[in-house]
Amino acid sequence: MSLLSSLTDRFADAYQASGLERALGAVTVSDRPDLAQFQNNGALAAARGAGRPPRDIAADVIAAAGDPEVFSDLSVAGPGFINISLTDSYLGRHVDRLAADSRFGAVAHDPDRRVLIDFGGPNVAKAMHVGHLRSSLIGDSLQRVFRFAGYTVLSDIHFGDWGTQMGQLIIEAQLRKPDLPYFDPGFTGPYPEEPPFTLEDLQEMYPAVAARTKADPAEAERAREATLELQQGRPGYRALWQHFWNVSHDSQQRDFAQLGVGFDLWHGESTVHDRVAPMLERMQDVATEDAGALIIDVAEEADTKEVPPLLLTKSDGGYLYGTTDLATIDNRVAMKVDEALYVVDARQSLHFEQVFRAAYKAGIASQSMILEHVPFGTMNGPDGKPFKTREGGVLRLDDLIGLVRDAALARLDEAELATEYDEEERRDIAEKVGLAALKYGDLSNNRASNYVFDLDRFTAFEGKTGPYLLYGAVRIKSILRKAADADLVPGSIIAPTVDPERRLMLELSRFPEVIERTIESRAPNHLAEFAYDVVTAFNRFYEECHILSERDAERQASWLGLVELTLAMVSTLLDLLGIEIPERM
RNA sequence: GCCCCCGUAGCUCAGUGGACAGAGCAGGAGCCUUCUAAGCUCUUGGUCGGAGGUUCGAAUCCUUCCGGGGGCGCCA
Repeated sequence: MSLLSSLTDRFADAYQASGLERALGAVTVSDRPDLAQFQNNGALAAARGAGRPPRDIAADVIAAAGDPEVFSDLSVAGPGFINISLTDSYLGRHVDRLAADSRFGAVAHDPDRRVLIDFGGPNVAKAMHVGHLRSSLIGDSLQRVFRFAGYTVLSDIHFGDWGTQMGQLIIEAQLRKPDLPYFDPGFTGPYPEEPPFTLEDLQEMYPAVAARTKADPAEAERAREATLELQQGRPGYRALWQHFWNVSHDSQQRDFAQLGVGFDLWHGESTVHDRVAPMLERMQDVATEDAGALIIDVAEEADTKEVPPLLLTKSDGGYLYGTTDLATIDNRVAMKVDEALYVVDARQSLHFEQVFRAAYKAGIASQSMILEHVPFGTMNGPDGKPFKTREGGVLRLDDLIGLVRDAALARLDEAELATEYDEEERRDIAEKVGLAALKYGDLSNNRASNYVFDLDRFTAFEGKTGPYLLYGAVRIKSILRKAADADLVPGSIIAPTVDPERRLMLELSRFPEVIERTIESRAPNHLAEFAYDVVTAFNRFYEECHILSERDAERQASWLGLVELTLAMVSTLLDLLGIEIPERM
């Protein structure tokens, strides 16, 4: 059980004993660490209802809660705050118990609750670029946290493989290689097994055709028709599409693997194509026709803004991404998903509002199913505008990863670090340090804000960064290795005697609340912030308490136990952020 | 025009209705014969965009204005 919840229970009892609401007992970490470790503000909130001065109430609560085994100090401060500090022996016992718990006191959530996390969302034929980074990193961290907390998690990449860009690619392919059998309606197959285009071809074809259809309405019309024919099942187009899909899939799987991000499901828009027609059939009562298109009105009376209807089919009968999104919800219902989180750019919030409303209104999703958009801001360059390379192009994800790895390697050289390790290990360290810099830089930001991706700042490895955390973790590993070499064995954790030790223990005790908060707000930056706090608290302890030369054997064993616990927690936190720790650096 | 997000130290950002608003970077001063100095200690720096309001108490909730970004039916 978490330290805060057990303290809160004690105070809830005390309020109840004074004839007041249990909810007043909420204990939080103190805002004034110079005065106390924890605080309770219930007396202030209770004063009005009880018609008594808050300080009087606080005094009663203190009298009821007092326990010299637990509290070294309980006192009223200011207008009626209750300041709370623990005895060292109670704190030591609590931390010793944490060390035995794989969840470090965090609550175990219901494994029967199925949470689907939709993120990544790359498109066929488009190289992954920095724009996919935030969705991938935030989504990956969330799937790790939800899983850690005990939920059954399904992560779904939601491949963009069924929209207008597919028709565009088809007409571009025809322009470049008109003799391929895919375009011949009379061809009876079988179609070639070898893909007619490489990944490099596709990545060059897409921007070319995108520009052409934008400039030329006749070309756009051809692309639209090709899209429709693809969706309606024209065999040659389907076969060609499958090649595009395979080539893109292989490349993107490599990109995600490099990033350390994995998915349970590689579903895409096309996955649910066969569900669309029956779904639209079921929606007849709520859908209406408008200018040849099928729409569903999702405006509600309580709306303060204009919510336009969701377009279900285009006037030519083609499907839009709202259509496939709705069919995807239908599919997720069939998969018995209780909660679906969409980690997608904030600019799509209106779209998701429309889709979710349509799903509820049409009865595709029951009211009890949670459909939630988890939006994030854009990643900008140092100029405050969406990130571009120096040449003005979009930076590819694998180039970005190469960039941070090279920066990490350069830093190793410059600081003459890790010089005694072989080339392979140095490269591995640089890879991990670079990814840690990249991921921590992203995840430590509040989800909702736009943030500035500044390569210079990312590759500066001082301060509140991924590399600082790795360095701290590596030093911890090093102590434990040296201790093992000297046959020193970690023992049970006893009462702290010095302040950095005490503060480290208090910091470690915050873990359960941080996990809860991360889950509730779907925001990994809380984890990032806490990981930094723990490592900093450890570094202070490390400076003051020289573990390997400690003469008191019991104290030394306890310190080693504390070091071991810290490493376990930091490893867990970094893992939840998707960051790997090297053995040494 | 309507709606959403953001505005906090020179810069980049945290911040759960509570006490004196916090970090990192940058600036200044120190600490390596001992467990990795990518570290640690101290320090300078703020009318929380402005104005009203609710509250015992507001960076946080409400109203309004200003500034920045974004969205608003046949792209995704």
